[in-house]
Amino acid sequence: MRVSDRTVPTLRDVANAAEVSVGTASKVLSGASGVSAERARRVWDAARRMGYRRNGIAADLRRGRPTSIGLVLPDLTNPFFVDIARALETHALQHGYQLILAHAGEDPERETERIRFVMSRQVAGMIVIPCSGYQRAQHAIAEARECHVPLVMADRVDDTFPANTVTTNSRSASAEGTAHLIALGHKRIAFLVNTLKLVNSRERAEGYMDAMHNANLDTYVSVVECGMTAAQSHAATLKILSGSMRPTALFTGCNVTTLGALRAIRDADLRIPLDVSLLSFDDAPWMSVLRPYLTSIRQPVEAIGHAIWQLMLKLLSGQQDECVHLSFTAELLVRESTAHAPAETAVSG
Amino acid sequence: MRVSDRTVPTLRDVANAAEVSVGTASKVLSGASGVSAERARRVWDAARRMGYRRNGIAADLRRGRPTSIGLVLPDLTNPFFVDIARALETHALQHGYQLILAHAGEDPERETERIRFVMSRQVAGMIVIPCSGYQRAQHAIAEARECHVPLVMADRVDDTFPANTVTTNSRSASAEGTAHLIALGHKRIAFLVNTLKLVNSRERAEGYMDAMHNANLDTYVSVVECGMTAAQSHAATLKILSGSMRPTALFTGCNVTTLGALRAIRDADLRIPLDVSLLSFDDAPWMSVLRPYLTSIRQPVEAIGHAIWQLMLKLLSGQQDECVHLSFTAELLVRESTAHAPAETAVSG
DNA sequence: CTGTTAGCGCGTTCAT
DNA sequence: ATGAACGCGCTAACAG
Repeated sequence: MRVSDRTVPTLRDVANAAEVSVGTASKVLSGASGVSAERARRVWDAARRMGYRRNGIAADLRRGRPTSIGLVLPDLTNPFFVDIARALETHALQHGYQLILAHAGEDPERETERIRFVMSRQVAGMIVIPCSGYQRAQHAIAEARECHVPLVMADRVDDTFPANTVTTNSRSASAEGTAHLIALGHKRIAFLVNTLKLVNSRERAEGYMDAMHNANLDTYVSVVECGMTAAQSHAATLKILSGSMRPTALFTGCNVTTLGALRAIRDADLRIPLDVSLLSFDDAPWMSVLRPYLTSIRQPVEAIGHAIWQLMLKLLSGQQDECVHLSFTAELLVRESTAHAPAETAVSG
Repeated sequence: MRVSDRTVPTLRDVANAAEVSVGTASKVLSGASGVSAERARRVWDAARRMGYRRNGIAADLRRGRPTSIGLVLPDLTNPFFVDIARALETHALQHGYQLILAHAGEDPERETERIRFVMSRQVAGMIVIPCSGYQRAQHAIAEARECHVPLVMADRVDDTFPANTVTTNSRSASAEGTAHLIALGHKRIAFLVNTLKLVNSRERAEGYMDAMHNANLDTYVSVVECGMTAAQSHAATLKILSGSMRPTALFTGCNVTTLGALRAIRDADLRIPLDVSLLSFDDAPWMSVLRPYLTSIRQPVEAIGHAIWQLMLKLLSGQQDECVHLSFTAELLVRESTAHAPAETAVSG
């Protein structure tokens, strides 16, 4: 008989040791009232002495009212998602909910797996930022809906999705950013996007095209799909920069893409904004250390996180039946990485 | 009678609908063998039709053998921790374990709360990188030990801690980095550290002092505690750079500190490495886009993640009784942000 | 191969 | 105020 066989003390063990019934012990340890001070003390003592740890799983199971919320994120490397997670966790904790974080790593299969896992944990609600658009996640999402689990989806979804959604108005923000570039005299503006399979990325690309079209610059439109990783974006940008008729401005569709593009610009030995202007959709902490400071489009992360949580609360309390679609406005932060387009002669030289 | 009253189907419901016993249904749905193809198909059909979702919590409870591992992280903003999480999640999934991620946000109280939550979820094991050294987490950690839950601690711990630990040899790496600076002719080297309350930060500071001492530079030793956030590090660095006898080199103790210091250098309009050299303990993806590319000390993240998991596996299978202390060696990556110290006259001028 | 049954640890009636 | 007993959804052990 090994020492490790000594099983962890259960509620019954504590009750026995304190010489009270399990019912009484349960009341004391779950903080309910209606127990004499004397017996309550005995229970606490016994619990502490035996190193009792309440089995939250069993409690949830019995109560049938889970206390945790699942959050499935596509990529922890992206500060935007991390900020969302931080905001949500704070809100959840304040309302007595625990957040179960799951990480899909931009892998659709793993995402499905993670969603199923979270569901199997009997969460009270689920918040999902899908990793490959809802086309792929569709199946797992449908399962969640069938189980009547309150579901909020964010960021990489749009209003047509049959779930509660919280998004950023990517299209108009992107158009505004592009207009800013055009106003500076740029014509050859390339738009770098991770993948057009992602709804929000697609919207950003559309916003770019809207603005180009409005300025009669259709012939200059150049949307380049360059993959989900910084390494891929790096390679793609390198190719763009080395081609003839190099763009005078780059508009990167997200955080990660920006990172890769910057590496390429660095490798190509180009100066920002003298040789090429750069506008980034998505802000990130590290951008502030760059010289020049990057001009970027910032999504209102806190507001988005707050909205997601408020929506979830309503859903949890049953105050909300039909699907709601919330949209937020991103903000263009003009800083130092965008400047007037170089004169044509300078470019060709 | 509201529609939402319709309860989610349970294993028994499925069994009834498929006209088999719960035992049979359980076997089918948990992928066990020993059921005729015909009945198995009936069960699957019924399950699909009714939108059955297995209650993993109840299963774990009954089986008494949990399938999830808790991971408590101090800060998702720091790429180092995120990399660890990614590595661990991959390993865990490959071995049939699910990772429950919890985030302390560098807040000791929340950390305690999160550790308790993870414990209450009856995890098979727990991995924690403490947020304020083990002094503060001590209590929650002790609880974990009392419950005989396999525990691996990493990064911000040392060999004296009564738990399994996986660490980086911060002290020697830091000494090596400092020596590199000294070899370049630097004397006034300031060491910026988040807080000396963190063991690993303290070790890094000690390594710095070791090297300074070996070079008879004791009078130049300057260790500055500047807090956990980039904003605080920014402010501290600004003060250092504006003082008389400005250091010719800065050695930042971690990722976040580096970020703040860079902002300050930018604000002070100083050139790296002409005016000031910069060495960063911890590498990060965004450093590669800087001009100049930062010289840094890189911890072997993958190896560390792998080691943590291997240790956890041994613990889970009961092959490991006493505490193990693993240590890894960090690597100095000399790049462009460290150069020869400017001549004395140039500095004072 | 299949069905029956006894709990896993806990919260919650309902008597007392 | 207190304790006994039931069952949450599921698995495992056993009997057929």
